[in-house]
Amino acid sequence: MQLRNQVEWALHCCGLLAGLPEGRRLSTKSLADFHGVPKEYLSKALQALSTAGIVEGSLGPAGGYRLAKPPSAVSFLDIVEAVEGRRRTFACTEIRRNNPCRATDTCDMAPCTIARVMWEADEAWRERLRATTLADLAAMLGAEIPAETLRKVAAWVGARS
Amino acid sequence: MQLRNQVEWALHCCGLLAGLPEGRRLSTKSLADFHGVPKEYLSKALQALSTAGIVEGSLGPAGGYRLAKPPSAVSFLDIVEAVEGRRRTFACTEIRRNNPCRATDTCDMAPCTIARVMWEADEAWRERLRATTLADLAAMLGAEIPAETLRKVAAWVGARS
DNA sequence: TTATTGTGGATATTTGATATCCATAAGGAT
DNA sequence: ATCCTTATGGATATCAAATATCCACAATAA
Ligand code: SF4
Ligand code: SF4
Repeated sequence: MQLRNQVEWALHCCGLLAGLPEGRRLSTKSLADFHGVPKEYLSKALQALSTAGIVEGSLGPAGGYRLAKPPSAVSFLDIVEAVEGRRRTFACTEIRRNNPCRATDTCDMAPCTIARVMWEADEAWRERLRATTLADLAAMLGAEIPAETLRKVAAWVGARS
Repeated sequence: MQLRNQVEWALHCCGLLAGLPEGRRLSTKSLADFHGVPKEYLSKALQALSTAGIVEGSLGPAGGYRLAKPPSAVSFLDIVEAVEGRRRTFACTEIRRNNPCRATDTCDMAPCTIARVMWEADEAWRERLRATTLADLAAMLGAEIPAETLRKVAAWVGARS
């Protein structure tokens, strides 16, 4: 039960895009170089973010990606769901249908207790991810990363956007 | 990002075992028949539960599994972790190490903000699963399942344990 | 003795994650 | 106009994990 590695990449890319000066963009190649991940595969994650309306891409030289919304309007959950999908972690295959003791005519029963508990746990997970936005992330990163590093990142981004 | 189907099977089996009369056991074959799942594969899940100390098996005819603890001492989380493992859903591959702007000598940094948020979400998920035990499940099932069905299940179990 | 059961190892099969490649259209620079 | 760079999306290869089966073995009750 593990999230795709694309989720980690997508979160990092969004974190970087959130700090981008107004009007600037970063290309897939730049984002891949910065994080040391394969460009072609990262591209799939960025396309998923684009489809979900979290980032928007533009073509041509000087093209690339930028956030489609203000950082405070993009939650971790938005990003995770865009890349990972919205399926629940607990898949109910209705094995109770095979139960030899069940009445055969009770067809459309409500989801059973077991499934409900598992789905509530999923919802608790999502609720936590909904609670943190890219704006929150930027604030935390600003407090944790050495000023020296932040300066170098800004310079690097400035040169490639 | 999906839990193994063994998780669903294990939860159902534990639910059934929780209602077992004192001293009785159910074999892998019976549990597989009841739920309509492959016996050999279900066996792996039961072995995981046994290793985790949640159920205990005994050999020979009239052998089989029973709970190793009172139902109130077994949480959903215990069962899920026994079958699925304890890895976190978010695997941090430390891609920040590839960041061209990072100081090369900052080696043992704390887990970054992104990883912390993801892990807190995992913890919220686990917390919810820790909060419900097999005793809770039994109470809920008793309230939801028709008395007629409960009676038939008891008869079926009685005949095979 | 015999039939039944859990345990655990080996292994096959299927699915999904990971990764690469290429064709295409669009935009900016010259 | 031309050329280079870019995002988009389809096709496909590669690899790991989930799913499933089979068998050898020891323990145990009848
Ligand atoms: S009893 Fe619940 S968890 Fe099990 S198969 Fe039915 S709905 Fe799913
Ligand atoms: S920045 Fe955080 S999530 Fe990303 S690789 Fe480092 S520890 Fe992991």
